[in-house]
Amino acid sequence: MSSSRRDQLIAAAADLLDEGGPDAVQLRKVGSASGVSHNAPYKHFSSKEDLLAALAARELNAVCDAAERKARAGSPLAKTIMLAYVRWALMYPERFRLVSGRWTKGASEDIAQAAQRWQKLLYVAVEAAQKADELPQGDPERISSLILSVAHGAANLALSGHLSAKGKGKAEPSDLVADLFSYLAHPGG
Amino acid sequence: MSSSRRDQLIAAAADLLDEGGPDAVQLRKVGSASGVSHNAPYKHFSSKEDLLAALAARELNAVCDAAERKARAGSPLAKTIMLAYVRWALMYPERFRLVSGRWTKGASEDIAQAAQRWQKLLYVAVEAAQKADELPQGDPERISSLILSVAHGAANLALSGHLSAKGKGKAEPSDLVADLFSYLAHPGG
DNA sequence: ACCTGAACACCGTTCAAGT
DNA sequence: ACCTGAACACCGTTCAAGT
Repeated sequence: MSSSRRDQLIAAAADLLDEGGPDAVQLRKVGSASGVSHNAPYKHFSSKEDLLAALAARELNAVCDAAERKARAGSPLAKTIMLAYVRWALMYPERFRLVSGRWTKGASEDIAQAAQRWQKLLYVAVEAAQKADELPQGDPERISSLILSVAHGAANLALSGHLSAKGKGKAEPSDLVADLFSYLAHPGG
Repeated sequence: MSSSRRDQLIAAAADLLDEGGPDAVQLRKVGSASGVSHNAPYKHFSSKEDLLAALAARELNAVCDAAERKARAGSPLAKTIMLAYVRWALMYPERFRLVSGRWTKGASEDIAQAAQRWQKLLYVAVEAAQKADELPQGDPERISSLILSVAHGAANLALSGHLSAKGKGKAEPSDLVADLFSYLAHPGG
């Protein structure tokens, strides 16, 4: 499964994506970068969108893998996981945008599955933090969504330059995530 | 200034955007919807991106206008402003995505200006809320960024279907914004 | 200054054919 | 099953010319 050629095409697409966004992922270039003709990709993906969806699913699963590895190493902290997430988003802006972009419904079952896996991971970490009294009680899913929203939004704002990067108000996405955990942890601001 | 034809083209672009996203904003259609030829837009905008940038700036300024109108009517509440923002985002997903999308640096001075106006508006509202003890003390800009992040991220997650829409964990973006204000207001969760 | 119609360039996609 | 080369369709953009 997942033939080497298929993986090769996805890897080529990832490189092109990082360099110039989705528009730069031209099937002709994906092909030539993989040593095949410009339309060989159609034997592995039904369309460009299908290729991008496969890439997005791969990326999100990689994020999950990293988080799980960290969790097994003994630090299943929700905060740690989210900080790693925003770090990834800033390191690979285009992949982050792709993963969180719009997907025509049904376009990718894999991506929906990866997203669910990712949410589940955070959910479990939030539950653990609640037991350790590091997060307030209340529906873990709701708190997960709040945390994920901040991480997502902060990364997006930073990437579009809408986060003041200078002066005393300066805040990196990681700072904002940390702020949220701080407010949630110690009441009283 | 802002000739009627120019506005007409932007309006046509907005309609097309709402219907099918940026790819659906085809200059040929923008032209024909405005009763001019397919390349008449080039007399008003240097490129498709320039047209989209003008549209984005118009939209964000409209959001600011609405918020200012509300503020003058006597409710300059940070929370109210943000709830209106997410409502707008869900009502016009494509405009929201466009505004918060990536802009090649220097592509639009107008859009950067509108973004700054928007942030300033929120900043002032946050300061007011702090004085009323409805928000914790601390750098207003930093708190503004946190609030904006949640609104942004929650709207994005909802639009990409990554927000659990069922079960007890169900949360609308407006719920998450309200949650944040609640956590910030009363310590203790 | 604003507009038109023809043309070009590029890229996603399809097709017919090869092994 | 996987690949190739030619061709088509579409759309952003440019050009020469009109008023």
